[in-house]
Amino acid sequence: MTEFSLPPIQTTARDDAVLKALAGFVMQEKLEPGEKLPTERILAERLKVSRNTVREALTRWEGLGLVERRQGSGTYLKAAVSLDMLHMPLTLAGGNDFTGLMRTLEIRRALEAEAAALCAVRADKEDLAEIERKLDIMEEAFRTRAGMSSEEDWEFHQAVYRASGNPLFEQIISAMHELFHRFWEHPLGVRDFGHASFPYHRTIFNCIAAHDPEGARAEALKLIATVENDLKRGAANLKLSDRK
Amino acid sequence: MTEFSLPPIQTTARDDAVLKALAGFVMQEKLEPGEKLPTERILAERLKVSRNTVREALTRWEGLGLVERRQGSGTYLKAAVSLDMLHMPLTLAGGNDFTGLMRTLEIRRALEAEAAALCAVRADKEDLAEIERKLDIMEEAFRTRAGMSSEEDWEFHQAVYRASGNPLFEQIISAMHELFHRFWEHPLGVRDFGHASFPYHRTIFNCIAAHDPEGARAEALKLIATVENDLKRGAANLKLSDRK
DNA sequence: GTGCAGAAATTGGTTGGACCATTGAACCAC
DNA sequence: GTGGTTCAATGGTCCAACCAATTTCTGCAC
Repeated sequence: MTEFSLPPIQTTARDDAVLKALAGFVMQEKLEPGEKLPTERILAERLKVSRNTVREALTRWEGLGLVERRQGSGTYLKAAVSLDMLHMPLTLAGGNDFTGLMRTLEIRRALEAEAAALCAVRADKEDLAEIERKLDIMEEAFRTRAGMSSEEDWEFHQAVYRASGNPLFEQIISAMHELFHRFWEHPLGVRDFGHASFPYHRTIFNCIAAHDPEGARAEALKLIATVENDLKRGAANLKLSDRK
Repeated sequence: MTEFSLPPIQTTARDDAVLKALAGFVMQEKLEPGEKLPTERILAERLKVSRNTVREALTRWEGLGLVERRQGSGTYLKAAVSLDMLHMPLTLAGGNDFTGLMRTLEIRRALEAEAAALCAVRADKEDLAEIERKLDIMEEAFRTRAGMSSEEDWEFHQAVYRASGNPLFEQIISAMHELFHRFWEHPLGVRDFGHASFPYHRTIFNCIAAHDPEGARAEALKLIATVENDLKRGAANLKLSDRK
């Protein structure tokens, strides 16, 4: 039985209409992240809708992280918007505990491995140079400070995601990274957190440079495995529990 | 330099306060998806805030897919909510074209492979029985209707995600599935779309049942590869472009 | 002219009240 | 029962005002 495609007719969808118009405006004016949008009052007047409706629409965008509102100042674009964008809001239940952290790490393992493999296939000379540059910086920081630096480490991984040719990898992992920023910054009491992952950065790069996708995938899996072990040690130390 | 955890005092954060209170209410009343929430007017009265504030808060939740509002009827819970949930809204720019579809498929390949591997490690007898049941249904549908059925196929994969022990897999892939529902339903003019992927469902299951994570990962990669090929054929057929 | 404190304008946040549009249940005629 | 009508409940929209944070302007002291 084939299912007919009969979307219900919408007589009232002013919020969406406002957002659509606003997205068109942003594209027309070529507004970029950081720039200021028209004030709510002006939007309401121009679009011939109530300021309330404008606010509901902007609340939607704010929830999606597309826009930031500063009282007394204005509303500012926070990400690139276009008419044909699709939204995929995810909610992690009980994401504050150790279990939630391990779960996001499993997602990261999946994406990290695939991104590394794709990168090995697609990275051109320029991409490789950029990745190696980040790798050198990271290794230098490791030597001088005698330990992993989450900042430089993160830069290296981002370079890999970018060279994968698929911006979704960076988007998804960045979102998770932001969510658990406090965890990555405070290594759970494990003194040499991330130490074991250090050598795999170089091996991953070598596989990418050699255009060996399966090798890159394997090395990425090993790297995440070391992080997982560190986390488990940290959890054992702190007796991190579900309670707040 | 350690960063102190001093959240700025919020004289004005009524939306969040409303949502926090509402989340507490939902947990206290043990409301489940599908059930009805108090009306906006009642919430406004009980929480001592304006109905507009309640509406802005609910608009947030609606944007996150946690709640559904039906005019004239009421507001209904759409997903489980808790006090400690974290939100990760993703926006895919230009997701309507062929490129966007291929990109989400690369994400799916990453997650599918990892979920199958985890499933091979963690699935217990009950999980295995459930997966095999879905597999039998799918194979039966394949025989009787002489072709892949997206519905039964999807059920099989969902069973795998669930048995992976990490609900994030199902969440992320389901969100993508919903976004591209129209694409999966209309196989781009490829007559036997998905046909090539059929045998790999059984091989994936065999690896999972044998608790062979790397085998399951490899078979899952092969399955997605067939889907990718079908999509490429479809794109060649339809000359799908960026234009609407 | 410079620097700075205070006033004024701007802008998002909130309120209360009103009315519209849709839904669903109760009711009624047939 | 069937099919329409009425009516209360509920979300959607609008308006006008005020509050709170921020930015900008103004004018005075130096």
